[in-house]
Amino acid sequence: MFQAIADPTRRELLQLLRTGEEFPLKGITPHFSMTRAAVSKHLHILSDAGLVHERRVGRETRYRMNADPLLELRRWLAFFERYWDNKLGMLKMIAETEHEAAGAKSDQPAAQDGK
Amino acid sequence: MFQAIADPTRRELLQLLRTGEEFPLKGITPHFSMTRAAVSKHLHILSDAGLVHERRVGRETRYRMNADPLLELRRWLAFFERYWDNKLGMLKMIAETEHEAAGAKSDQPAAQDGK
DNA sequence: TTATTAGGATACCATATGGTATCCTAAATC
DNA sequence: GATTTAGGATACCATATGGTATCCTAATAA
Repeated sequence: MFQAIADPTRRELLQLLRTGEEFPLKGITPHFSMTRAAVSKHLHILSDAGLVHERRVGRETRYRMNADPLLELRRWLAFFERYWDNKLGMLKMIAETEHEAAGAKSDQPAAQDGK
Repeated sequence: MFQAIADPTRRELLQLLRTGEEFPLKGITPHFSMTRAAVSKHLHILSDAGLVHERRVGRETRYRMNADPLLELRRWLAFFERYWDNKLGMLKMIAETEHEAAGAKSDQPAAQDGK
C-alpha cells in the first residue's frame, strides 16, 4: 500500500477517482500522457493494494476508489502526531479512539523536544 | 517523501527515531540485518526527504527524526477523509483550513453502480 | 457474420532501487 | 606518530519499476 501511493501517477489516479465515481479505463487514460496499457498497469497495482475496485461491464472495465486501506496510513501517521500537535492534537485523539477510545483532548507538551 | 516512506526498512528507522532521540549510525545498525552502509543509505534517503537530520559529532554521525515533511502526507490523506469520516470529519476541516477545498458531504453518486 | 474496439497479456527495454564489498578519510586512542 | 574505528564514496550486482509495442480476446455495431 505504501508502495502503491509512492508513485505520483498513482496518486493522481486516486485524486481523479476520489469522488467515488466509477470510470472506465478509456475515460481515465486521456488524463495522462502515457499509453492505456501503462495506466492499466498502475490501476492494477492500486487494485492489488485494495485502493481501487475493478468491475467488468460489457467489454469495458470500470474503476472505483476504495479508500479503506488508507486507514493503515493514517494509523501509521498517528505515531508521529506528537511532533506537530498542540493545535492539531485532535488527530492523536482520533488514533487513540481506534485503540482504546480515550477521550482526552489534552495537547502534548512534546517532552524531550529540546532541539 | 512518499518514496522515502514506501520502504519498510525506512519506516522502521523512523519508528526507531520517533522518540526524537538522537542516534549514531553505529547504534542504529544492529537493529537491522544489513550492513552499516545499507542503513546509512536509507538514512540518507530519509535525510534527502527531510525526515531525519544528520549531525556530525566527532567522527560519528547522529541522526534525529524530523516529522515535519509528514505534514504533506497528512494533507494528502485529508482528501480522502470523506470516505470514513462523519465521526472523524474534523480531519477534513483541517484540510480545508490548509487550502480551501470544497467540502461537500454528499455521498457516492453510484449512478451506474448496477453491481 | 464481419468489422470495430476496450482492454488484458506478453515481451521487451531503460532506469531506479536495495544491497554488498572495497577503499578512503578523519577522529580517537595508544 | 601509529593504530584503531566511524562512517562516507564508489563500484558493482540483482531485481523491481515504469513504460512502450505487439498481439490476443471478447463484446458491440454494422
